[in-house]
Amino acid sequence: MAKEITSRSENYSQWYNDIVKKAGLADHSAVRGCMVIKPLGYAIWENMRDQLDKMFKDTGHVNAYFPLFIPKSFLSKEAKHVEGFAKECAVVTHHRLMNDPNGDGVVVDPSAKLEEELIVRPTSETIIWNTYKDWIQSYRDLPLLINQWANVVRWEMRTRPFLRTAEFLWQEGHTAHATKEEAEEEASLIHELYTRFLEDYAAIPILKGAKTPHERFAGAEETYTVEALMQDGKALQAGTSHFLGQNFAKAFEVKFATSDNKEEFVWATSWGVTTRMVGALVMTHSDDEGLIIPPKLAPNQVVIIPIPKPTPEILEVADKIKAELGAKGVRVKIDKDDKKRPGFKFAQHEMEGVPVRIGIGARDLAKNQIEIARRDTKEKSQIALDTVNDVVPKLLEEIQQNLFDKALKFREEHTTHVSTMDEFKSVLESKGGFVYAHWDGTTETEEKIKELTKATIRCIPLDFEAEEGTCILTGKPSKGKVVFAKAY
RNA sequence: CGGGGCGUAGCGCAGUCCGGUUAGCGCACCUGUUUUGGGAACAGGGGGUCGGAGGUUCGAAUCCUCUCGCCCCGACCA
Repeated sequence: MAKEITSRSENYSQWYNDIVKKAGLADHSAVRGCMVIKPLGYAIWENMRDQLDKMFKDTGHVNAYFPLFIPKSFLSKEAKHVEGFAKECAVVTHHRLMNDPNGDGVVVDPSAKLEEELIVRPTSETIIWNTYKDWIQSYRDLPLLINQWANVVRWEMRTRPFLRTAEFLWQEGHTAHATKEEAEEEASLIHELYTRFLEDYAAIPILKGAKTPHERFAGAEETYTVEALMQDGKALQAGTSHFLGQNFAKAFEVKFATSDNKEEFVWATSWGVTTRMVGALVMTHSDDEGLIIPPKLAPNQVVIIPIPKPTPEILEVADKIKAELGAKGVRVKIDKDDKKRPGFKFAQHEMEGVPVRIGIGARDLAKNQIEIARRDTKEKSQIALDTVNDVVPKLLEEIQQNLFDKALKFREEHTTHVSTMDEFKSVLESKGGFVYAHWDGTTETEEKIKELTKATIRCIPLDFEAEEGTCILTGKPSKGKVVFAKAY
């Protein structure tokens, strides 16, 4: 049973790697830092993508696509932006190969050097704002609410499947507005939308807040973040929404005429979530037996296993269940493999995180019943065949809710308020999690605390409560607690 | 870029210190038989330029030199 997965208590990182590998989410590829996303991992991403895409469109956004390559000169137009990304860019310098004059293989043709190097996009603000310059003339062109589904490359030094890869998939929204207020509202709207998605679909409880100036996106005036807590007590930033002010509009000279014919710079936002969410999903819900996928994002919500093997009688019942549940929108797979034995299949589907398993054998059919098992609690029961259509949808809802409740309870148990540095350190060392503490508001203190404890300020919580106190490091006055944690 | 580790069958490894039959083992794979309600058993079978290039030697997976790649821990980051 689960004989190939390292337990969480033994080695959490190894456990995560084992799940990714054994459940078939992703493989290491031949390219350093880049993974191959396998069908199960990709199917989960597709479900995330489809749901988010619907939510974006329901709030008035449309999709478009911009180039993979960004001219080098574009990147340097916004000073902070280039500073943030310069160290991790892949650069295209040539456009042709030639046969190696010294032997076999090919080499870069030196005569094919590009006049201006191209950067493989680490994010698309620059190429998009360069384009928006041509699209926006008047207040009538605003707001511009565009999203793009794409891949980006950030040349990270250390990578981990889904959590940090050199190339990753994401969506990036880039909006342009006539007023500051409207842009700020947009950034908040998306922040709320991400929270809703992560909580309602991924069953991941979210701590909402704003980043400190130090942790802000390069080129943003305000960064809103959705922070999740993993089972090892470390925080994971699951998505961000930025209010960009007029920084990019000024860098790319994007101006518009107001209704009273004045020329003004456009206000901007950008926001994104990535394949990292798949990693967050794994680390939030899964256990030592393998993956657990919340029903709403599970590629297969129910798997039917004929016991011991598919027979015409069993398949007839299975097909009927699949059709009827399918009509109710439930995704059902019948495992028709006649080479593998039931025990193997049970273990396999548990590893792959299918929320509900139905077992049907001759013994069950004789009694007009089936066996039903839920992945989250591993409870099994027998139910009458004619109740399946009612029981399964309810059970899926129950599992979805249970996963969220369990994760929320874990987060609550791992959320602590402290008032001294000693308390702060001891909480971080003993159980980790989110730690609320007073901070004097300076970047200097923030960095010093990180140096001493490895913990960073995850956010200034949105429900920030005014509370007089003193900074745990410097003793200077503070107006309220911020949230610290060790993070991925 | 610093510290550590590893490259031997699809995967996981032993063998390397101390050179010497035809390079082994487990899983996986193929064939057959018996099985089948929680990862089946037995029998037979296929699969290797031992990461690469030089060198030492009668003889190299093993020793020497160079080189390439990957993983883990740190600094950077969604």
